[in-house]
Amino acid sequence: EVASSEAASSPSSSSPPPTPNPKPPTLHRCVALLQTCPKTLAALKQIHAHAIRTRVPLAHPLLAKHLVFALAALSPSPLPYAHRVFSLVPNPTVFTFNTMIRAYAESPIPGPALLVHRRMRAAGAPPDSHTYPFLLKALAKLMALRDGEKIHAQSLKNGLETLVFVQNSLVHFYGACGLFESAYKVFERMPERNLVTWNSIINGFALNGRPNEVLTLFREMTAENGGGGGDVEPDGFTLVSLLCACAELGALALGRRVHLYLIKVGLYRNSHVGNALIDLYAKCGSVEDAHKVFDEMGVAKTVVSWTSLIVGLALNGLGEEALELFRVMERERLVPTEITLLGVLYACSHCGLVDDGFRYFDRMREEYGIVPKIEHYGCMVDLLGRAGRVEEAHDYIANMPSEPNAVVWRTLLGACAMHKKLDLGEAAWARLVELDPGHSGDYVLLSNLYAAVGRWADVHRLRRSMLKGGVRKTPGHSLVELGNYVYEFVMGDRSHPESEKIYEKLEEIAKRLRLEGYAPRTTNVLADIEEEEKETALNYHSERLAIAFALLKSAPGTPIRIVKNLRVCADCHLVTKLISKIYEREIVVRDRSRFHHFRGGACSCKDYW
DNA sequence: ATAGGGTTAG
Repeated sequence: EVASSEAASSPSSSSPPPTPNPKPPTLHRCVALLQTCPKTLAALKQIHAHAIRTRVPLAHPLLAKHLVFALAALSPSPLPYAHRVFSLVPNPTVFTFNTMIRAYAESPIPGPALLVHRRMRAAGAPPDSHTYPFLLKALAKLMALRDGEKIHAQSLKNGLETLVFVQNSLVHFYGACGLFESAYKVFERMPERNLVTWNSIINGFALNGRPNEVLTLFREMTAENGGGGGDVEPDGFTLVSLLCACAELGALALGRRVHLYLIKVGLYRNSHVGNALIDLYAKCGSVEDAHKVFDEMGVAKTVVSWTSLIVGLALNGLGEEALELFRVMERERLVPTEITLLGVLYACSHCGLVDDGFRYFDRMREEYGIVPKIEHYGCMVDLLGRAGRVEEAHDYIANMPSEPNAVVWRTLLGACAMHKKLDLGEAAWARLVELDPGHSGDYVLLSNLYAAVGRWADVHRLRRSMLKGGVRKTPGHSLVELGNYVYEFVMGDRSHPESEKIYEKLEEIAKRLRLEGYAPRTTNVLADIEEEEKETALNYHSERLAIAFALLKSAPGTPIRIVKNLRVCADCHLVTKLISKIYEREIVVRDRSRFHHFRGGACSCKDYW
């Protein structure tokens, strides 16, 4: 390139009057150019070439500083290029190290940020106030817990830990790694907290399935506002986390209040907020509201909004509507993501549309160039398995290009339990024992399978090995929102102050059920082991307590919404159908995996779940 | 030049 430098600089000389001797370009001229030029790759390359031609030393830290910074600021950033420029500098400044770490932290491949930091340490360049926030962002993305803990320790030694920015980053980091207790420990000790601090800790709990802590912290945050401490007003980030927590709890009334607040403060135009609202309403079983938010989003609608509604419709048993929405999306020439397609396959599998599922799977690759991931293959296994084509589902697993994981085998085991396929079920179990031993849900599925084919000895053998292995079944609980509160019921719960009345109501329900010709099944063992501890009668399954309580406490004719952490057992499903008819109530139960809209003695899942 | 947000198969 050097040889051609004369020629390269000559094109301007072809134009008449040739300037006799242009001002000799200098390092500073290049730097000035880098700061003022249009921020495009082409412009930066041109300046880089110019620097080479005019023999500016490429190893000069000042040039590297500006060139690396400008390259890192591009999106997408040409990281290999930026890194090559960076590598040429023997003594980069802390600023340049930070720039490089940030570039990786914000890229899809944050791993090399660690290497840059290692080089920084080796070069004896001490970190400054910016280094750890960038580095922790990369480590949070990588969920590199050990490395992050080391950085935490270093920051305590060199004093950087006292900075709010570093503390915020640590809170975020621990939350992203799933260690919300550690996040909270850092949070607790912070003498100074700002909006980002609160958002980070609230999101940390929201990400890790702790919705109640989210609500508590939100209250604390807004209470502190009036008092002495901070000057924090919730923003869009805070409210998205809050809406997430409401969605998880199924707290529709609280979610609606948040919605009203959003309108009041003008945050409803924020597309992330809109998406969170769609998700909230869909996860609370209120499809009309989800649709309304979607329609009102206007230009704020993104592919995520479409995806959220597609998944939401599928979740609520409206697979046909989900697929119709996808067709509209295609007509509008929007480009679906791999998650959109996952939603579409999910819709097919929840509605038994096997052929549609295969068609979409093929189109996903052919038309959209999306490489199917294990999640997509998992959907296909579910699609076949649910439809009773269990052998085909097994062949599908055997032939899929990615290594089947525990979830895939669990899907097959579930299908085997549903369709009484003992041999394949035991084969799936054998793989699960290797891949994810001690998973209580797998014991439940296999036990159901044994019970379904009448192998009671095996049921008891499995039960014993479960006890011996210390495998604890997830206790079932149900949530129901009334007024401003979310009430939680566990199996056989007597802790509620109105326990007495609830159990009286259950008696009354049982009486009316018998009049309708319902007889509790004697093969309860199946249902029993499936979902709740077996000591207590089916009557006291957590959702029955919640339904009885809601019947007592809410106005006649109003819908009852229950959120359950496990799957509804067959007996409760039947009973809830009958209650919806006898008491003329719409009852919406959100299962571990789907919705059941009970109305007039029937369920939206068409008894297929 | 500093930190944070939504959708995902059982």
